Amino acid sequence: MSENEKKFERFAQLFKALDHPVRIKILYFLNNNRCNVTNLENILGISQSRVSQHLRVLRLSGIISPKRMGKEICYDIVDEDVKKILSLCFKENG
Amino acid sequence: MSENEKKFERFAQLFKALDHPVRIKILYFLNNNRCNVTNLENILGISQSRVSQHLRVLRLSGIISPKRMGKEICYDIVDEDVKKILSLCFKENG
DNA sequence: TTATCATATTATAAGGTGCGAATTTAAGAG
DNA sequence: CTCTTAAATTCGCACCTTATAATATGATAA
Repeated sequence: MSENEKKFERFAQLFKALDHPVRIKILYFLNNNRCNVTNLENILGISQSRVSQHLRVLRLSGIISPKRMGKEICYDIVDEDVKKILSLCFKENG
Repeated sequence: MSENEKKFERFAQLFKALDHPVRIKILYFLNNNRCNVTNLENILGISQSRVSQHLRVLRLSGIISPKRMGKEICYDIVDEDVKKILSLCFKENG
């Protein structure tokens, strides 16, 4: 049962990171488009600070991971559970 | 795109309801066991007030639905998306 | 080196959330 | 009706999150 307890904690943490529409939107765009912060800032129409703060939440939860490409920093989704959950959410029939 | 915006909002709301370990635990037991409040109180080892407050969050999000059975009130998971997400979470290999 | 672009962090204020304790509602039993 | 049990709600407090503005870091270019 303690194995399950860990699962409950882990998924609660994941869902906490997913509980904001901007963060879901960010993950949607990270799935389909290019991925640096300025891009997201323009696409989402929100301040750079907000984008960075939301990326930070996703990063600290282990959902995304940064890669520096010259001046820019690009983000990838690296958590497999989240990938599965997102593909569920963004399916056409839903 | 506005169709997507609605999805982002909706799933953010769902994930907010799922962002607490006690609520995930509740859903785990609603999947497998009997389902009234006193049962949950004993299984979880937390106060009746806390159980009711968490059930309220899940109910207001449309994830669970109450049915009165005599004195007791039993809860069912009624949201199909959440059912799918949970089956992902509680899968053995995970 | 300095200047600049890209990103991260910090500070603050407003609002939200979780919890325990106490109270209230609602349904059955007697 | 009253009593009891099941469940929901309210209140007060501590804590956490969010949005914004300001500041700091870090890499590149000149």
